[in-house]
Amino acid sequence: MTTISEPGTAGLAATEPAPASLPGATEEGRCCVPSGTPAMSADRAEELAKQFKAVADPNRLRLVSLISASAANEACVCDLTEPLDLGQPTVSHHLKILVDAGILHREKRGVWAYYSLVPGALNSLAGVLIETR
Amino acid sequence: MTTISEPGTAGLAATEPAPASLPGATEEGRCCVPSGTPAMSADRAEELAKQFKAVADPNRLRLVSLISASAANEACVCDLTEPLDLGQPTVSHHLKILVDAGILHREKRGVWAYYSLVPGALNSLAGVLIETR
DNA sequence: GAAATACATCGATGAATGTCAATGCACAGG
DNA sequence: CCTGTGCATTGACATTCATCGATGTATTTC
Repeated sequence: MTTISEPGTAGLAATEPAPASLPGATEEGRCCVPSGTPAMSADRAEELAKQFKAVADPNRLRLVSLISASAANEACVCDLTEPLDLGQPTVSHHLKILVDAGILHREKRGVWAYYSLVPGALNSLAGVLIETR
Repeated sequence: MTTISEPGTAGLAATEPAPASLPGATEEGRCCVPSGTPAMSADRAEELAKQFKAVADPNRLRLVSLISASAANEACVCDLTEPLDLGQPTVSHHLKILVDAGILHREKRGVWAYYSLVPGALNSLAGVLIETR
């Protein structure tokens, strides 16, 4: 289980060390100063994009909603296919994406697979957005 | 802490009125109670997914990061193409997606187009995630 | 062991998406 | 008016993605 998001939450603002060298980019007449401040690193952007992608699907949003609104904060696949009007393989596929992104937790009990929210996952994602307001 | 969300807060939890009629779905032996609580409506899910999709791309995340970290909290396209190592049409395309999602604001001044964050947009998106922790 | 159930995985297909080169458009300067 | 600059739009292409049917796997029940 390595699905915990990185501590040290950094917003969308600058996070990584500066590229520090922009060869030949100072003599042209520019519209506004490039601000020198480095952007988020490409790696960090890729990592965050994967998590946001997991949530950026209407059916996966409804899955998370269903699970979080469920009685014991968990739900099995059989209870999720009907409300979404999707086939069982499709629901399983979406759930896997959410698990791989560290948003959902999967626990097999008997024949059933129970999915629940990973405690701090959504909060962590939200933090990325908030610190950039 | 059974703080089940009541109508009022609108996170990923239930938001829309219940479908109220599930013909023939009560007699089968189920693994867990379907919880009766309605999920987020399909329309709302679609709307939110569009916003998350806009942020769920590494280059667009870096764009938002660059703009938010910029001097006057705004940037023109010419300053965004180089750090991302993308062509100008591609950057324009990404910026349009962010504008259409209501995350960025576009203002044309002279020959340049200045992009800035829409004040509450990211906070609002973050709120959707937080209220579902 | 055989049958049934709940779920995952595989393979295929149509749709959506990211990227670029080429082009168009608006504005500024000569 | 003509030229150059900054940006948007178009069309094309390759990749990714969402969905489904078919099949595989694990577990319970008989």
